[in-house]
Amino acid sequence: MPNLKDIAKETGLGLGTVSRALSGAPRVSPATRRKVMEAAQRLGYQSNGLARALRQSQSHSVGLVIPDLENEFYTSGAAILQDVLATQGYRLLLCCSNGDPETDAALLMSLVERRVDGIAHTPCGPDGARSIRRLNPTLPIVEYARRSELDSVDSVTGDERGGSAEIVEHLARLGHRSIAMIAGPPALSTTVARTEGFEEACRRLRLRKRDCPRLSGTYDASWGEEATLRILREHPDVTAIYASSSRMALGVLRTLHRLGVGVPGDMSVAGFLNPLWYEVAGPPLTTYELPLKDMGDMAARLLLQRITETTGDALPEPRTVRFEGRLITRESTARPRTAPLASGVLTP
Amino acid sequence: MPNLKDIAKETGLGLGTVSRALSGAPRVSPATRRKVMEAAQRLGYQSNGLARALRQSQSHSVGLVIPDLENEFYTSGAAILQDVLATQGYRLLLCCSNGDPETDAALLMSLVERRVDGIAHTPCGPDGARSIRRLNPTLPIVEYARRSELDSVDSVTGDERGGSAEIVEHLARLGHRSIAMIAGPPALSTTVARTEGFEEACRRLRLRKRDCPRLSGTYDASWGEEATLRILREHPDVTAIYASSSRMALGVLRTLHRLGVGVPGDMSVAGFLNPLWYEVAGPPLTTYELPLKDMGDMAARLLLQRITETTGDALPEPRTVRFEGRLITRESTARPRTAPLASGVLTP
DNA sequence: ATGAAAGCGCTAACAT
DNA sequence: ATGTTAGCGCTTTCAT
Repeated sequence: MPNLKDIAKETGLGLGTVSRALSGAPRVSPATRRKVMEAAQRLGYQSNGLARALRQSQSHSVGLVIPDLENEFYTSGAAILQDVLATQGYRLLLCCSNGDPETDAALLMSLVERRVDGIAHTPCGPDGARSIRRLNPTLPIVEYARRSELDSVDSVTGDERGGSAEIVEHLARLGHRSIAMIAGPPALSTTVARTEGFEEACRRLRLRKRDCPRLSGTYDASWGEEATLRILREHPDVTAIYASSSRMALGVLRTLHRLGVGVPGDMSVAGFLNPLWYEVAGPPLTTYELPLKDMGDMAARLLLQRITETTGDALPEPRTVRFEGRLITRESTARPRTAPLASGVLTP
Repeated sequence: MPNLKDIAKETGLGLGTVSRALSGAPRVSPATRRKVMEAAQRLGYQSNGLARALRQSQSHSVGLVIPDLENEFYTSGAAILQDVLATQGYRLLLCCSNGDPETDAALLMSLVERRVDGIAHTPCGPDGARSIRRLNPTLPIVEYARRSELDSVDSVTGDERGGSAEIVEHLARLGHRSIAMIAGPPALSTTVARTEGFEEACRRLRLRKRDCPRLSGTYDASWGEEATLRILREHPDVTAIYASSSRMALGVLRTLHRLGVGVPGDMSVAGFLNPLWYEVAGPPLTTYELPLKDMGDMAARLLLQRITETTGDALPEPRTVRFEGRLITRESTARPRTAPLASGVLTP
């Protein structure tokens, strides 16, 4: 591929002049500029971003590491992040950790090696991006959706705690006294917050702890299935299930359908977040919606601010932003059943 | 951040030796290697990928441009692609075109500028990556899911045509004689193939063309809604709707629910592809599933082959791979209703 | 086995 | 307004 030198040769101009002409810098005569542009066009010149990045020591790319590429919680945010960054000329280096802290750390390291100008990160555990903070204390990092224990990073999260509480309150309002929560991995900040919200609400509403079991596992659909079976078997008086992620909600519905347990007739079900399909699920799911678009947008802005700010009079104190969501009530939650579940449900 | 020179100074060795030691090249004494490694560790050295990429003229990154970050058709493939490439040390530069050919072209150009080693691309129109093919006739490109008119690229697609036909056949087997298809934008290869499959099957099964309307629009849920209304209004005898994308299927269900049209009692509905939620939709959707994981895996392999092959004895002829899918019948399709739809459906 | 030096393509500081 | 030059950090000959 042709380079600046080729254009310089072609036009008989100097290297510097060509560079300035192409980059739109001042102090280039219009005639020269036209000549350069024309030559570049003719030769099919494409400037080499790597060389520029090396020289300017900024790559105009930012890394994004998320745990799941097929989950709207992350991809919705990623989509917006991508949009916002693109308008400023930044490209996204996307990586997927599959929820594994080791992979996560390795990916982060590879991003540093590629000299990204900033990183958006959904941590897979309490250590988050600690390893790269050690190497580079000033690289802009924003945590999205989940938080690590790092205190030197910006963060954007949803009000998971409040959302959980609203779900419980809604259920209690309908008359439920025995509500089960299916939770995710205890090492994640989202799990912790959602769990706390659940337990606080239970306490406040004077629901007995033993009537409101909490099962923690993974964020998968399969865990939703297993947990549902356990609830049915070990807590037969539960009348409502709160599945604290959309994947788990899917597993819950699947299992309940399979066993012939009617929703909401025999069992109320609430989810979390609001993927489009909740609206056409059988039945449509009650849930707590988070403004993912706004969250992604905010993450992008925080990152860009840090990247572009003159490092001199910086704003060193990390900013944490929490977004409120809203309860959406649909047909999957109703008054509790009055009779016990048919005893044959678990022995088909 | 520290660089090779710092390590050289620290250890008293030459630049070249340090480089070789770090890169694991031969001809370095074990003692020296140890000393270098140790110094690198101590200084917190992180090699600069940009400089290496510039020097070796390969960036170890590949670009991926897809039209929608919130659609499993693309993200499922992207997830696998990312996995496979990561094992070979390649990073993914992810871009989202939002289905706009201009954005698409601009993004492709920016990837070339970043000197990616290859590109996976879901084109937004017949021109695809033509603009960059002109500049660089040998850059490895694989088209995923959709195809452009370019003949100098590899491609991985699903058997859209056959899938469409299978849907129609299934519906006809149930007794439907008037089936409506909601199609996407006519400029896309997927739309063309799905439409052809539909029309061929109709012809073969001797369904009258005027009984089987085909409405083309966009791939959005909102188009699914609008098309449903039109079908109900303008083709009241239709007893089955084939929504040829999952987004559209969502719109169809939403509208049918809203109008109180029973599925499958009053109207059978079939989708395309098989996002997880189809299984828990109200009701679970009949569809044609494509092996997206395998497709993404194949795309990655084709790309890697082209990237790593010695450009000398290349395999210049482009390869196109088409994957078969399978029909999944669920509760959303049943025998056609026997009585006309309640006339009040559209005037609530 | 190690060191010295050239150069990847670009930008920016300095001359003119 | 334009030309010249010195690197950015690395790999890779080519000497030693």
